[in-house]
Amino acid sequence: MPGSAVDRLAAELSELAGAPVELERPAKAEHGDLATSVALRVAPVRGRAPREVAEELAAAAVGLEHVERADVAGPGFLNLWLAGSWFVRTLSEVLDAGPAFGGGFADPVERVQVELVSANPTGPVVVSAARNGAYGDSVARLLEFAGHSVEREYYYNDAGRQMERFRASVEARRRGEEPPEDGYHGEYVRELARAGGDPVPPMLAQIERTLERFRIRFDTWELQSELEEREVPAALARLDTYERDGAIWARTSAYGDDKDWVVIRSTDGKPGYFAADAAYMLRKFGRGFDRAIYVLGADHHGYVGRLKAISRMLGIDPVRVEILVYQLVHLSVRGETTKMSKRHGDVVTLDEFIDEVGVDAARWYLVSRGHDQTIEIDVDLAAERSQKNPVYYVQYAHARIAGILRNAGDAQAGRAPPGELAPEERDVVKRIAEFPRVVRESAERRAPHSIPIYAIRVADDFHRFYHRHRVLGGGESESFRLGLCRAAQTVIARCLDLVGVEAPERM
RNA sequence: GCGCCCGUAGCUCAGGGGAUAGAGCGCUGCCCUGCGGAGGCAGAGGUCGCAAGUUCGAAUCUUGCCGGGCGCACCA
Repeated sequence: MPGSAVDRLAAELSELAGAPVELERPAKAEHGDLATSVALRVAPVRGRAPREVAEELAAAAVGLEHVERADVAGPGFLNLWLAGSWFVRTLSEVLDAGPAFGGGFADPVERVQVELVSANPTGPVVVSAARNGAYGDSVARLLEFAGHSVEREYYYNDAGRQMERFRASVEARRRGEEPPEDGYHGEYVRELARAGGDPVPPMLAQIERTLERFRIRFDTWELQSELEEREVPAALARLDTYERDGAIWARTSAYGDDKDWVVIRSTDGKPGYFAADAAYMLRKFGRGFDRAIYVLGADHHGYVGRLKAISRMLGIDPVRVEILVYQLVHLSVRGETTKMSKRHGDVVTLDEFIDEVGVDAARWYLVSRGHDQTIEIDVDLAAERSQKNPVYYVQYAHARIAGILRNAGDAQAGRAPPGELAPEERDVVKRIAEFPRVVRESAERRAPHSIPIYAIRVADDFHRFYHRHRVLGGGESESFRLGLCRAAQTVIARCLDLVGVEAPERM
């Protein structure tokens, strides 16, 4: 039977209830191990009293294999107490699956391209782009874990006006002059000036180094200039266009966007950025991807309608073009919120941020908040109190377990407890049993922030269990508890990996 | 003006129709003869921006208003 232990139970109950049952973990222990409110939802439709429906379902539920007790509470909640057999079986599933536990749920399996960061190489990676990377890479990791085939791509423009300004700024420094007013003034411009040659390749190389340090590896790097030469003409032929005021326009307003866009400029007769966007999309799907994911900051959210319109115009199903928008990041340093602008050199770069707080904390902070949320990170706090960061709390749980397993030597991790499980043991098993659902929802919703939040709960439950019960030297419970430790470690390690954070054996 | 995102504890944030709204930090206390104290336990702290609506039930869904962020180029 497919699905997790919780899913299977929910499916069995759905059968009994004649309606889809969602099982939740109640906030209070007296409400059982799992609970559902189906009766409340179903009763009005059937013209019956909720409690009555719940009572019937309770009577049927106790006949199920792993259900020990079923109570009706409140207006019609059904509270379930699980039998010891459920815990044994659940723990066995985790241990048997090992690192694969909770993954492989993609259906159908797709070839997915995730395009992320894609900052033009006019300067070092700044923290808002880092959120793009942390978010996009975690989405990519979730999709990979789900079983999809994923490629990460970095797309950049090496020939636009921004790049001209950038090169001009470097040239100015080489002549010993100040860069133009609208140019780039950062210290890195001086360094590039000293090196000689086109500053773009070294800048790009630096970006790649920074992102690798941030644990993001790209499969492909796409240049807009090459795209324009090779593929813009073909794309133009496929667009729905018209001429006006000496320019060629795309009729995007007829394809869901709120305005039309210039494809060929009247000023110089050259294709504009829109033409490159269209050519780029054709290229993505020409390479055989089932789905193209764009990761964009809120400052580019105006692209959404435009990209969707392009897909319709090109005859590409818009659902295959997925645009993920994340909100911006503010850093506060010494109580002051920094404004990030590459042109004035008054920036906090990703490298500086990593130097300050470490890669693990940097990735954790950037991905543990909902992507729809504008976030503010207090750099001093993150750095100074790094010991108290949630990321270390979770890593500590992992390292602690690693320590126990090291000390365990040849002792075998088992699955069956000698008797009744203690409440803290039940809590750990119930928590890790939630993982498949958490990770699936996180992947489907493109919401990786729920992974670190869940990981904190696992660490919580484990620390509580550890504090209350001995593992090694725990007598006849030792084997079962070692199994519990290994299962918890497996889940924590996976959570950390999904957000690009290391799972240390020692701290 | 139009569009997108957001207003939840002092601060940073979870919570995607259900029970008495949660966590971390900060604040008050308590717990080390033992596997890692980077730990555990307890407490104080809330008109979930405001107002209507839908619902048996709303922080959650709808609408309006208020407040904040970001977009609305023949720029990239």
